[in-house]
Amino acid sequence: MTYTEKNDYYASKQRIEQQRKSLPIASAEKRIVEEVRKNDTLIIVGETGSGKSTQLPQFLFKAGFCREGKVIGITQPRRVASITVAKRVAEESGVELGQRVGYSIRFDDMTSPSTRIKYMTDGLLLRETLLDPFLSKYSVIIVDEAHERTVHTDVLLGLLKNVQEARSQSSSQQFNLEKTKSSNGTMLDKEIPQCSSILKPCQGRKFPPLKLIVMSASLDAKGFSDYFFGAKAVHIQGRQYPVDILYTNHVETDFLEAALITIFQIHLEEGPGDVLVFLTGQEEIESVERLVKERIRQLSEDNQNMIMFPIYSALPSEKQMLAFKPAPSGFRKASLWLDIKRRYYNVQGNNFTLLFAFVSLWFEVILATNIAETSLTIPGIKYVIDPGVVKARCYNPRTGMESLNIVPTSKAQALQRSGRAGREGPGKCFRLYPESEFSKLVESTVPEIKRCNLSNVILQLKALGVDDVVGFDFMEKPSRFTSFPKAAKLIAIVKALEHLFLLGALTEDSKLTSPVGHQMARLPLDPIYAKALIVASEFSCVEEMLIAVAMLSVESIFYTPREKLDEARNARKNFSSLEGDHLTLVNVFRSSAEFLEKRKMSGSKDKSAERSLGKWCKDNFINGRSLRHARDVHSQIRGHVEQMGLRITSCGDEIVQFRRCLTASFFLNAASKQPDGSYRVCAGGQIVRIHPSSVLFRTKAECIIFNELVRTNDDYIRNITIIDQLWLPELAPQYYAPQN
DNA sequence: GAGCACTGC
Repeated sequence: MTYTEKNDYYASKQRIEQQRKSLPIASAEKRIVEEVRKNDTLIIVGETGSGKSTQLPQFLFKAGFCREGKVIGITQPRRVASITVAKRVAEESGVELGQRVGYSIRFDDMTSPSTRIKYMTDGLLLRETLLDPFLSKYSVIIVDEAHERTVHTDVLLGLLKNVQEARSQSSSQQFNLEKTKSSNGTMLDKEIPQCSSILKPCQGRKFPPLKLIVMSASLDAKGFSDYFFGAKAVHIQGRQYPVDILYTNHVETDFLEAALITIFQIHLEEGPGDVLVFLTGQEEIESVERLVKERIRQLSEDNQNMIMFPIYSALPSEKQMLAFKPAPSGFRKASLWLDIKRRYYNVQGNNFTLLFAFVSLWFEVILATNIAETSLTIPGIKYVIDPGVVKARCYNPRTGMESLNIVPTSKAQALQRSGRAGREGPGKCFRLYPESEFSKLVESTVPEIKRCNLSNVILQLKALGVDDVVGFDFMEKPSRFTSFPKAAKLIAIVKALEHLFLLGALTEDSKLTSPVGHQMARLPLDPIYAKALIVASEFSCVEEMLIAVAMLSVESIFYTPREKLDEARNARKNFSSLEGDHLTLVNVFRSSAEFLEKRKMSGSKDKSAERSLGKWCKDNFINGRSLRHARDVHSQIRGHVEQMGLRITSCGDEIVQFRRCLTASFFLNAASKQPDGSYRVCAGGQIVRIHPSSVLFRTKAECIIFNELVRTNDDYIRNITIIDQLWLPELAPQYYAPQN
């Protein structure tokens, strides 16, 4: 290191130290460590900006919770959060990322045997419990952002409760060895202490107790505390500036129009600061953008300094980036800004100093979906516009139908949104509904586990040895969306059990089948796709099915911008298969792989080959992000399949084999044509239509199988392949065998 | 001839 480098190093170290000390949690270090020592379970309520996610693991490490090679695990609901927090903590600790501090998420493991503080997604830890049910390498598990109540968080909390119980019993087992007689009369069980009623016996192994810390941002600590036998809750102050909440006088009928008016009201009447508008979806964002642009032109010239940035998850990430302000030192972003200005407003100039002076006079309006509620934090926001609605996924367990509906937000959600205005200074939030309406909102959003298909969750629990899934202690038992709460929970669970039985994962008395059920549980896929892979080995088309399930597991592969509809349609013809969407997807995957292979053969480096694949995607109207994701899934699943000992066979030109395999796998989703051109689902009897995005749209196949059933304007099925009706009784006799 | 909030293994 040179002298200046050293100086820089110490300066930055000092700066980090100062920042750490100024965090609200810093003064509570002693108290919290003490509470963790005293209590096996602790609830920590800390508002945004308290520093709990970065500081607490470091406190515990310092206090010796990693002795004897034990690990502190911290779960996050999102991948990006796991990465960024781990990076920050590694930097604060002055260690290389992946050494003492690391993270592990799907497709990206930055840990090593020396990792002691490990950040990960909650879903990943859930997977880990399958391999190590007692989480033996962890001394502490911290579940962060528990208030978000993702399915993974909820299941994890239930499991952790059991792990804790099992581990504390195991450590005191020499004192309470129960001499119970086993049911079949053998004496063997005598020697093996039962650790827990739910987890498999721990076979005499001893574990130190597991410390559990549940961290939540909301004030709803009581729910968590009750769930964990009255666990103690510690509150930590956040660092949030006051936000003025303003309501309308009347109920607005058109929330888009109301948002539009408010944007201009802020622009013309309020002081400087950027605006964040919460909208329900891409379409609404696009129309507001269009309308604002139209109305800007009617303003006087010196009031036209408004610029808009849409943000939603389907937007390519380089476009998402635009909403983040340029850092004065960041040249790349600055040039980006110049680009935008040139493109949108035809601004000339090369002088960055001038540009920044100029930029600061601009009024930024960010039009965002929910993505800006938790996933992204956009700096510089002073005003929030909250129409009070959100697009939410709903699931009807009776019909198995999913739909997306626009519904009112919860109070917690409204609070979260308004909080976005107070990150850097006092702010204002405009709620586009009267105050009286606010009090009518439900307290918090219905946890995801109550509005999703439970097949996967149930399969995982079964694989962990939880036999009584109905009695499993979920934090809040799935309920409340009908007038018979308990019945609804039961229906959701029974439906899942039934489904898993039909897929052959469970026996009639609800035990995991061997090997099929176990194999299915090991694959990180929808149970029905996992089964399809196993079935494929009987039809010698594992290679094709691997591609199909990988492609079906990701967001839409085809990208169809409205303004280039014809071009996109033509591009898709190159891949289309007359047999249906599954083969079309296989064709896309293979074409991209061939393209990449050619590039590499001609001497391109991996990176430049990947770049040209991006270009290939653009040319072919393929969503590059989705394809990359599918390729990742594909290689991960292929690894699992090989480990399971299945041979990766291809049916080659015998496409009929693959179609028969699809029939044998997705027989529950078969449908036959009605006289009027609609289709009737063989299993449930619903009347559905082929979605216009399918290659089979407008064709008139007699019998088909499909993978998705969604309700939008109509009940649509997507991802469809033509089959022969006679295959159903032949390949799924257990379901379609003729009566007598 | 439709339209899809957000995550995750």
